[in-house]
Amino acid sequence: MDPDLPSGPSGNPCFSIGEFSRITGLSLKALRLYHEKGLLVPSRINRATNYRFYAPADGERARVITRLRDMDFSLEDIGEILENCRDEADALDYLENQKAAISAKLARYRDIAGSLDQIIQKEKESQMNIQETGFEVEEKEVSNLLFAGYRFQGKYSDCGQGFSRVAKAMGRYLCGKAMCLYYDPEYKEDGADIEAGFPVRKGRDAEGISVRELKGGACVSLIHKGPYEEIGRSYEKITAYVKAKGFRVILPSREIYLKGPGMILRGNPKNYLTEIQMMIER
Amino acid sequence: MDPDLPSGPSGNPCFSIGEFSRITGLSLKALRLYHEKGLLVPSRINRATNYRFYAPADGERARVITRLRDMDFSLEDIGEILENCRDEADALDYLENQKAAISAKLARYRDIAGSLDQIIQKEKESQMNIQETGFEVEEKEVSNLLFAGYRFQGKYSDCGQGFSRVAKAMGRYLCGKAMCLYYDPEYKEDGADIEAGFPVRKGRDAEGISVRELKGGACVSLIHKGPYEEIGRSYEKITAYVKAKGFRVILPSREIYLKGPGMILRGNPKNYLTEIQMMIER
DNA sequence: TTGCTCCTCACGTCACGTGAGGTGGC
DNA sequence: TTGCTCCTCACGTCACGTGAGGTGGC
Repeated sequence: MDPDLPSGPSGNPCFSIGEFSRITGLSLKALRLYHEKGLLVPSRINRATNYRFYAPADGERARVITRLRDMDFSLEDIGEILENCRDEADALDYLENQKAAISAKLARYRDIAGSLDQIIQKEKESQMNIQETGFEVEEKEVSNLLFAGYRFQGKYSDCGQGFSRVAKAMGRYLCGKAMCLYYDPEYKEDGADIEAGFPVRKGRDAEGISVRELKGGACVSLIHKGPYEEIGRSYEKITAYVKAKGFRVILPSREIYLKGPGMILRGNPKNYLTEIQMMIER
Repeated sequence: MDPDLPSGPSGNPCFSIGEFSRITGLSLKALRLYHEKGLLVPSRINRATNYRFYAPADGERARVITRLRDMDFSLEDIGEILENCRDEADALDYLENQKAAISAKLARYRDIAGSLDQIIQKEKESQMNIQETGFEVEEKEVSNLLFAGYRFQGKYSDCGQGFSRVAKAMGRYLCGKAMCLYYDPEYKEDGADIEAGFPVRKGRDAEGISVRELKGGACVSLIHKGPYEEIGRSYEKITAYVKAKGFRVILPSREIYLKGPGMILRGNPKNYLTEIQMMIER
């Protein structure tokens, strides 16, 4: 009998690479690779044909490799562990390093998942708002609103810094779209009295930021569609409406940035949506 | 003036690849790759030298790419998003798919981190135990212990199934090393009356598993070092001690598997540690 | 002329997957 | 002879990193 051939049903069993692949769940290519890397050398090799034959004992080693690979160890690490460690105590360094590596990835993916969730949710909320309106002036009631704002003198384009300041200070208490309050009775290009901020769930005054409840009530509202530079037209429209109806406006007026540049993409300014709200007394 | 060269301080600014790399934080190689893939084509290329020149507007696109890459999007996805999406609303499908992919990775890494923690902690506990003993018989007190066990008639090697049965049923309530209780007064190779199980934090009887408190008290203890097949020698030693002292033994006796084959590696049976405890009345 | 920056190949990474082309045993 | 299994290259993946070897502007 050729000693390089697998033994028959009477001898001790020996598996071809195909059989061993089915037993271990490792692919043919993986088995050949592990052989080449010296991780899992078949217990017998036919010199003439280079056929690989695996003994049951190789199965034990294969399971160890599989378990380590399932825990995301590199083949290099696996090779070292198989060579140097009889024990899990021997492998403690490897295990702890791996734990640290995995924890780092975990933290990263948690961050990413958080960002994605935030963006997705924001987007879904916006889609609601868009359907509600026909871009005409309307009268409505708004409820009270806890607001965190940073007030300054300047122009509209300075709001960005105000937003990031408030966002940084309030963090996870933010619960709505960015808003601005305009305290001037007339339109001002520069040196306007503006408060930039966000609705919040809770929070306290801090570093120039004021947190308090904005009173709700009756208001006239108009959603401006298009780039911010063209918002003047919408102000004309809403002001004309207020005058025609003889309402008295209560300052500050509000701008709510329903849709602007996104967290990733800038978007098309033609599609930006800004709601103008003027609180009124009838 | 050559229109292919960057404009001087008076014209609109234009950056060499090195400058643009410093501005964006993207490596030279990355910038060249993004160019090749069409993700970020420099706004001007000198035909004679193939030097790349980037305009400030390219910086905006670079930031978008960076943000997407930070969220682990593939370059292929990034290319598609840049091409098809002006808006985050347009990219919603991509974002949700990515969220799903990230969540899957998160779940996997959480599992791995859990396994690693478990193995590491187990190993550290074992190291404590090892130092405590000189492998001699000693008398000590043990406290009460909530135990979940599966009782059967058979031989020692059948315990494995008992352990996995109990482990499966009790899951995260397990809180200690595998144990066996031996109810026979004398040693039996086969048909022994054995209960295999684990200490638990809490739990109820279920599917052949009994959960109850084992009474603590005085006992004699011996840690057996070596393969289980040789445990007979340690039994002789501890029995001789008990007889010499005239203690009465209260059945069942206990075996605690301080160190055996690990979750990954089989370990060296010569280093296995098994504690034998016999409860006594003095 | 010397540094510095830029260019284009080309190979390496990591753990395999996927053919191509050929052989051996039933 | 026909299928099936096995073999050895060799190339592809993914997002770059790292030279090698050469050019262009100050």
